[in-house]
Amino acid sequence: MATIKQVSELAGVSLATVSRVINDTDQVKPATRAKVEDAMKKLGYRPNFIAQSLASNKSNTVGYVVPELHGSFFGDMLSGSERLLKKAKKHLFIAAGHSNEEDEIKAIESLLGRRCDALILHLEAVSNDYLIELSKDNVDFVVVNRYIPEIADRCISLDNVKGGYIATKTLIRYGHRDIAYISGSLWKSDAADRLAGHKQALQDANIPYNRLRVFEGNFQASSGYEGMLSFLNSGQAPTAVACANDEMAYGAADAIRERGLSIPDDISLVGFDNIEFSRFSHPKLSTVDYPTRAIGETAANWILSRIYGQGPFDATHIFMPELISRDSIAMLKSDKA
Amino acid sequence: MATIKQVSELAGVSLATVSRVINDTDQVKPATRAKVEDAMKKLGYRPNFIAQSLASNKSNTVGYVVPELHGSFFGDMLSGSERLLKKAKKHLFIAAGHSNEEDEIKAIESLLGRRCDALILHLEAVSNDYLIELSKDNVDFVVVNRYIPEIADRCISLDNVKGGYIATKTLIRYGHRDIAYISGSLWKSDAADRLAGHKQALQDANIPYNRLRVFEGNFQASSGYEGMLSFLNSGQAPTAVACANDEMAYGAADAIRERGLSIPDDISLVGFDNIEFSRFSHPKLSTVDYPTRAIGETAANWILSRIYGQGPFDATHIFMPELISRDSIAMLKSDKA
DNA sequence: ATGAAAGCGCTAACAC
DNA sequence: GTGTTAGCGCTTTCAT
Repeated sequence: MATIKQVSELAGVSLATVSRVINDTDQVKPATRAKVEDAMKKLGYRPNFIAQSLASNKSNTVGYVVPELHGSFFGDMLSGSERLLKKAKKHLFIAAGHSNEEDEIKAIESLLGRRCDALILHLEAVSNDYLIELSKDNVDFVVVNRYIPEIADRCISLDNVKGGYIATKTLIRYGHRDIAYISGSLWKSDAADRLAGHKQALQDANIPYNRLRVFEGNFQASSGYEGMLSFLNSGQAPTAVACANDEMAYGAADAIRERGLSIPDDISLVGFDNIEFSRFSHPKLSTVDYPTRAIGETAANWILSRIYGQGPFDATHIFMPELISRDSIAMLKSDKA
Repeated sequence: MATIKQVSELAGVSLATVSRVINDTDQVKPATRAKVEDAMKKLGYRPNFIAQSLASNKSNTVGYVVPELHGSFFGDMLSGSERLLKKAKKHLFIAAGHSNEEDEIKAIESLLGRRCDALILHLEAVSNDYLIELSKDNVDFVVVNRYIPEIADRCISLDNVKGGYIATKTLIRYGHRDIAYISGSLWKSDAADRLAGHKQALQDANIPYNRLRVFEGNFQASSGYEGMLSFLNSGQAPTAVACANDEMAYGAADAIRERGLSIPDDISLVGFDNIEFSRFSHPKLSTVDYPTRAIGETAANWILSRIYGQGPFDATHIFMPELISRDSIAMLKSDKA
């Protein structure tokens, strides 16, 4: 691997000059520049990013911790950030936190050890306190998908409570009163928030809360299936069910059909997240939109503007969810009322 | 940020000793080790990965170029690699190639500049020749999802021709002869291979190839929709359609239903990839399984064994596709025969 | 078992 | 406009 030194020798100039043409930092005489560029080409020179970072004390890379790499949800979010960052010539270093505290902290440490200029943190297990401490620690980061009052300006999130609320509220508007809920793992703040919204909507409509109508799944389709089964086997099937994400809604739909029941005629269904797929499913799923891409972009812009001093300064940090109305919710049939 | 030097001073030992305890490389007297670890804790020391890499000339990180970050396909593959690499304490640096040559090459250069110990390359635009050159260039890499005879030992792929073949073959077994095909962008080798397999199956069954029964989509659901529409509008609807991926199959399904037609009673459908979702769709999609996770894992193992000298040495490089039989294919109804 | 010292490849003052 | 030089934080011989 050719070094800057070899280039400088071949070109007959000093190290500094080569560095100048690489970084396009100072004025360099065109003729000199040409000589250097020639030499670089001849040697197949490729800047050593590692050395650059060490010497300049910045890496031009931002670290991103996601819960998982698989599935489309996080990829979509990452993609939003990546496109913006790339435009600004910043790189993205991705690490997975695997939804457990040890790995999440390791991931953060590792990104910091790499001297990432800033971090985007999508965490599930780590405590708010840890993050609050981190913020005092002179490390630049944004938190995504979590709202922490003490560091609100660093948090970019969707109002999950409201999302849970409008999902159930919509079902209620369609006349439903026996509404079951399939939740995500409740130790995750977004799952808990969505459920809270559901309860609130019930309460606002004077529908008594029945804990047997809540199933704690894990955000995976199979748990939606199980959850639905448990409702179906309870003697009286609910007329509608709200799910904490689209995946589980599809699992639930599967169980409903297995019973020979139809969606939405027999049971109405509402999801959450609005994954790509939900526009093409059958029936098309009514669901709460999670602005994945926009949140990813906002996170990138936060960093671009605060840390690198470029790009727009987005003021919006809390996104308001909207219900995407499609074909999985129907008016409650009167014979069931 | 504390440095090794500060640690050494606080602990009253030399730089070298601190380095030893960090890397657990040489023997260090327990008492000394304790002093050092104490000092590290007190200072909140965190090894500077950048400096380590520069000094040791290895980064313990493998670079991974994917076409895109969004969608679930690449995420699943990455996830397979990540889990194995993580176990071996290697890190993953992910870059997106965005399906165009410039970005793909930039991504590779950038990963090399970071002194990644090895690369996993999932490319679409770059030529085989470029990769063959690269292999002579003393850089360690595996190619995923592409088969290049000259560097076959570095290629991990699915036999896409065979995949296309069995999809169509299955349709033929079910009595279909008017089989349409919705392809991916044909400049992508996997799309071209799958189509080739389709044609071969037709030929083997003495079904004349009709170019009007092939629509070139782009692997996105919406193009499947369009493609299906074009077949539907052609005067005579095909009795079955094979799609080059599941997403497009869902787009096609949407178009079929819009016409009031049913799957599989009126039109049979077969997909490709077997995305997570296809187990939960309605009807459940029959499709060719793409072993995403296994391929990701094999790529990781390739690197682990060849470059880092650890982990199993997988000999299998070409995966054989299987058809997952579900509910979207039906026997051709005799009145249509 | 531990220390001294020479780099790793580059940037960033500072001279000229 | 270009060269000199001192680091950046660490690993790694080579001594001791």
